[in-house]
Amino acid sequence: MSETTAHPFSTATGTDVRVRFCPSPTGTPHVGLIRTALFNWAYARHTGGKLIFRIEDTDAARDSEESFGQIVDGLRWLRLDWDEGVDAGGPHGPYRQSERSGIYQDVIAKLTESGHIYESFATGEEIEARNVSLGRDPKMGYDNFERDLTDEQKSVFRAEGRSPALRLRVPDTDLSFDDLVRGEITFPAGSFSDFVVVRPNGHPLYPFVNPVDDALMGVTHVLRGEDLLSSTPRQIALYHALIDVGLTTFVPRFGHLPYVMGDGNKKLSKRDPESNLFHHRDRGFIPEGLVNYLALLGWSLTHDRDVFSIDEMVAAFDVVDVNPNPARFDLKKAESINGDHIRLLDVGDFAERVVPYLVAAGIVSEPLGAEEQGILAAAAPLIQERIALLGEAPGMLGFLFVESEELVHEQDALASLPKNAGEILTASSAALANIPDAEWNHERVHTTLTETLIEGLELKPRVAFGPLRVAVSGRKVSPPLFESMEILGKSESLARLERLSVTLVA
RNA sequence: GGCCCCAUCGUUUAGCGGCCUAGGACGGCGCCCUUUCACGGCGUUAACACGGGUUCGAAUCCCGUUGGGGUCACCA
Repeated sequence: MSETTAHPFSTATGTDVRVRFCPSPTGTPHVGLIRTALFNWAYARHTGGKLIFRIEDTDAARDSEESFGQIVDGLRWLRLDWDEGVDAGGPHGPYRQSERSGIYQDVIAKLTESGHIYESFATGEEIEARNVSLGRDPKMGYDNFERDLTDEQKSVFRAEGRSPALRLRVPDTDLSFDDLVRGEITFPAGSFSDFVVVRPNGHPLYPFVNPVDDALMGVTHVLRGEDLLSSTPRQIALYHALIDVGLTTFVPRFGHLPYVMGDGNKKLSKRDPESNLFHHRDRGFIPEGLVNYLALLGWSLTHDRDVFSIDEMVAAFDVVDVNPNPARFDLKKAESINGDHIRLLDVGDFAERVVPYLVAAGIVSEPLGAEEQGILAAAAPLIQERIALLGEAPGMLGFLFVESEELVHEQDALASLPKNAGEILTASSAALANIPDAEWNHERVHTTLTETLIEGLELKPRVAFGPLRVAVSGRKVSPPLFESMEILGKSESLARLERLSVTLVA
C-alpha cells in the first residue's frame, strides 16, 4: 500500500513549472553537471516556467568561492540564464544554503515537535556492529532501532557525553513515483531506512536541506542525475513530513537523467580532463557547439539531424523524451558538431572569437593594430571552413603575424621537402618577382606558379607546391597557399622563399 | 550481498505493434573534388544481448536469464 495517494505529486505544467539547478561548489564544473543545468534550463524555457539557481554549500570543508565563481562563469558562457536565485534574487531567498541556517532550524523544530524526526545516538560503527551481532549483512544499514528511545535511555547516553543526530522517521510502506524519464519506480518498504537529517553538532545534511529548499521554493520538477535515484524514496518520505506540518502541499515530479560516461564503463571522472568544462572552452569549443553536443547526451531533436540551435532545442525539449541510457562523452563527435557550428558563424563573428586564442598563444596582443585586423579579416574565411576548434586557429594563422626572419620551419615540414626543393624555390622566386606589385593577388600567383612549375618544370602540383608552403608558412599544413601569399604581400612572400632557399643550401 | 536503474551499428541516437529486408550522425573504409590539411560530395562498413510468452503481426508489450551501472555515509 503506497502512501502516494495521500500526498499528491505536482501537476504543474506550462508557466507553473519551477525547476532548479543546485550545484554544490566543489571543484571545476563537470560536463555532466552542465548537462543537468542545460536540461533544467531547456525545460524551463520550453514550458515558460522558471529556473531557480541555488547553491548547496553546506559542506564548508569542500566548498569554495572559486568553484562557485567557475560555475557562474560556465553558465554565463553557455548563455544559460536563470530567473530566481543567486545574483538574480527572488521571493524565496537567500539562495545559498550557507545563509539559510535559521530557516532550517525552524523546519527542524517543526518536524521534531510533530514527531517526524527523532534523536539517534548510535554511531556508524555501532550500527555496523549491531548488524553483525544480529547475524545480518554489515551493509544492511540502520534498522530504526532508536525510534522509541525513552527519556531515561536518552539521559544515559547524554551522561556518557554523547549528543544525538536527528533522523527522519520514514514510512513503513512501499514508496512509488512516476519518474519522468524512467516511468513508474517502486521501492519496497524496508529498502530505505530512517536517515540522518541533522548531525549532532546541529549541522543539517544534504538529504534534508535539498528537499526542504525545493519544497520552500515551490519546485515542481526535480531533474537531476541518476546517482540520486536511490535517495528518492527518502526524499519523498521527507516531503510527506513537510506536507504534514504544512510547509508545502505537494511532492515534485522527479526525472533522473542518465549518466555521462567516460571511457570504459565508468562515469566520466572528475579527474578526467574531458570532464572539465573549461578544458573544452580552452581548446576552442564555442557555446553553440558544446551546448548542442551536451544536448545530445540523452536527448535528440529529430531522427535525421543532430546539428541544431539552442532555440530549436528549447522549442522541442521535453524531459519525458530524455533517453534513460547512460551516454558516453565522445570527443570526436563533440568536435565535429563544434566544427559545424563554427561554419555556421558569420565570418566577422568568427574572426572576433578567434582573437582570444591568438592572444593566449602569444601571436597578437589586444587591442589588435590595424594591420593585424586586416590580416585577420582576410585570413578568417580561409580557416573557418577547415577547423573544428578555435584553438586550432593559432597554429593555422601564426605565420601571417610574424616577419620572414622570425618564421619557424617545423621539423616535419622540412623533412617533407623533396630533393629539388631548392630548384623549385629559385624558379618560383624568379617568376613571382615579375608580377607587378599592383597585380599581386592569389589568382595571379596561382597562374604564374602553375605556368612555371607544373607546365615549365613538369612537376606534380603536390611536389611543386609543397616547398612553397613550407617556405611561406613553415608548416606542412596551412591555409590555402596562394591566398596566404596574397595576404603576406609580394615582398614578404619572396623574402620567405629566399630564406628557405638559403637554409637549404646551408 | 539487499534495493534500484539500464540494454538498437564501435559510439550516440531514431523507433513509442504493421511505414523496419531497422533511419541519421560521429568514427572506420573507399572514391570524387583538390596546391597541403581540411571542408564538401558520393558510396560502404556495422546493431535490435539471450530465452520464453502476448498478438494475425514485436526492436517496440509482459516475464525470466545474462550482462553493465548505481546506491546502501553524521559527502553532496
